Amino acid sequence: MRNKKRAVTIQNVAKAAGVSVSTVSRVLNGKVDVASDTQDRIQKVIAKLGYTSNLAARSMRSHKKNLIGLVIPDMMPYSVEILKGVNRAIEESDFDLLIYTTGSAQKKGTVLHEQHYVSLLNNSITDGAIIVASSATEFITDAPIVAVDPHAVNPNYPSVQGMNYQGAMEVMEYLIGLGHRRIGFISGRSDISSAQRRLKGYRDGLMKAGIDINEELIMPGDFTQKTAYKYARELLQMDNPPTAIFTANDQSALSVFQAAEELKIRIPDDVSVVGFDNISEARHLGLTTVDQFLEEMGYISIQMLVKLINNESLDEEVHEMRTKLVERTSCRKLIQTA
Amino acid sequence: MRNKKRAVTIQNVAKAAGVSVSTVSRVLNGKVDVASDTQDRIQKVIAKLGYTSNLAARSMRSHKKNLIGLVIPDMMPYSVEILKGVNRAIEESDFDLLIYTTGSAQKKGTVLHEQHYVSLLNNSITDGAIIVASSATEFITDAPIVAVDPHAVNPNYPSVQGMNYQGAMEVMEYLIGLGHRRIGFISGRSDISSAQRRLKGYRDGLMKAGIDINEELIMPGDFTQKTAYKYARELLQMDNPPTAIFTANDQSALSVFQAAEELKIRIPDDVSVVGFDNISEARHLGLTTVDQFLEEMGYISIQMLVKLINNESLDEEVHEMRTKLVERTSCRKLIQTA
DNA sequence: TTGAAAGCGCTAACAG
DNA sequence: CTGTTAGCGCTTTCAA
Repeated sequence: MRNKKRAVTIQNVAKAAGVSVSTVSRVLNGKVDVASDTQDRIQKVIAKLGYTSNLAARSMRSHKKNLIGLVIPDMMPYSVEILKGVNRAIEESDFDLLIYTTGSAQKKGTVLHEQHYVSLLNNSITDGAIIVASSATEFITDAPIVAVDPHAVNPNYPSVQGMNYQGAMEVMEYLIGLGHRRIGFISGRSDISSAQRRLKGYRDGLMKAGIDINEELIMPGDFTQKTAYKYARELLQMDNPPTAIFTANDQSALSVFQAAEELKIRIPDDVSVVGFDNISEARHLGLTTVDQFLEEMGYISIQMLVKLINNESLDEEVHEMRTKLVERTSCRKLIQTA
Repeated sequence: MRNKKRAVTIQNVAKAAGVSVSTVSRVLNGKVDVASDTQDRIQKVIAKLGYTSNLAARSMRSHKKNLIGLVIPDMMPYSVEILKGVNRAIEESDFDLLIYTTGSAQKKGTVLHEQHYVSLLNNSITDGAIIVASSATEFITDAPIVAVDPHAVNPNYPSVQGMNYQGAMEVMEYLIGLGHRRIGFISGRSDISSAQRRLKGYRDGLMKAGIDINEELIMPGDFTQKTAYKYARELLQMDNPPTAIFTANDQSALSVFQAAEELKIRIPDDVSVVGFDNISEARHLGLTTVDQFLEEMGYISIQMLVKLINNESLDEEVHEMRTKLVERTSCRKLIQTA
């Protein structure tokens, strides 16, 4: 059943072709100075033996690997969206993609381990790496890295971030434009800069419109549905509930619907809900989200990284994406109750 | 911005700690026979220098890498579902995960390249590999592999497959039980064994119930929404349209709804639709699918692979999953039109 | 145009 | 308990 044939090495190929390993290595790397008949012979042997050069050995000697690494914390919808964009960019490039995920939960998300993963990839088999949602502010690495949506406020490396503050401001302008005055907010993780900026956008949006900030309407949160659900209920059950709710991410917005459904509140008429981010799960429920947000971050990150690998300069070191929330989506009132 | 520090090697650590490389290697690999103060000193140096062992070099010498490889063709919903299950299993194991995707479209899906990717991972940095939707019937590899949903009918290696035939039979029994007699079918790619078996289940399901097979109701397909859409329209526009439609995958079932909507046919009352597979996109539209199908395949595949890596024997070499379509989901008539 | 030999960073005997 | 040594499979001088 399982093929326990010992993997074929460059030595085997050399012997079978009656040449030295260095000659095989030459044809492998497309060097020109090899007699064309020798070349043919070697190619045939390679094909017959099903030889593939050992990644580890090759990476150790040469420096071009045609491989981009990606470090993600998990396979949750958030990461998967980014992955899609990364994949799209990879398909347009010459590189292949190697995604690294840790199994063990206690290893996730610590600065030390992020450094570890980056080293693991970048100092050996990879030409550069993308790191998603990292907390580290600095990396020691041979090859370039680009961070997507880093937690740190002032990362010390190139990164792609959404325009969280502007996006949030636009959401507020939109909701206020609809006539809403009591707008609830469900926060994201307060240790993460994107969440902080979204909250700031909420506050400043109100201030700009000359509306007093009502701290009771600002709920904590951590980007999870579970927590958001709890606070959504609180908001909806207030004596004087908000007429609109803005959540720091779309997962949380889902919870608002869930809570509303259980409380028999009809969302389309009573509350406007807008969630940040763009997870397909949310989109499929008809949630208003920032169109293509995460996917595009992934896409752009690869393009930046490829530039760095090729030693081209970046237009801007920190690429801030426009969320274009209001322009791209209709921010319409929301939606069926599943 | 970018940290161009040369990566620190085991040599640097050894020198800084005033010991030999082998001693460093020993503490790195948790060998016991090292004086505890030496150990401490080395650990401190490692921490200070931010040393991470070179994956490539390490893989080349030792044989335990604690890394499982996964080869997938793309990041489409189908693959992503499997990924989720794989990730879940990885989290319960000691292994980390390395996912390999090739960028270039022309490289995808050929037997030669599948072998290439497997070699790339398995003969160097990985303890074993999962290969998704492979066409190859055999692999030359040092380390074990497990295939998820292979295209080949009789793969020469351990694999996880859905019970496509039984599942399809159950769908047919269910639909016939509802009183349907004219049941349409939209096929999957005819070169793929799972599609063939689903079609066979459709046919045999009818035969078993003593219903004549009407070839007009059997449409071709290729698992894509575009093609399915075309044939869904054909089915729905027949003079005597089917009262139910069974599609070889859930993506195709989505197309039936799309077509129905455009033709102003109300699905819930007029047609029952059941799609094979389990893509969350479909689930969110309320489509009846085989619950947890793909996710579970991914999950099981890792468990099998880990057993193989540890030289334990598999219960069955080919693990056929029960789809449990009828039991797990209600196969209820379907659903809102977005 | 080809081969021999050095060495990438690491681990695993083998000595001490 | 620790250091010395020999490669893993490959690429890359340097000679021939």
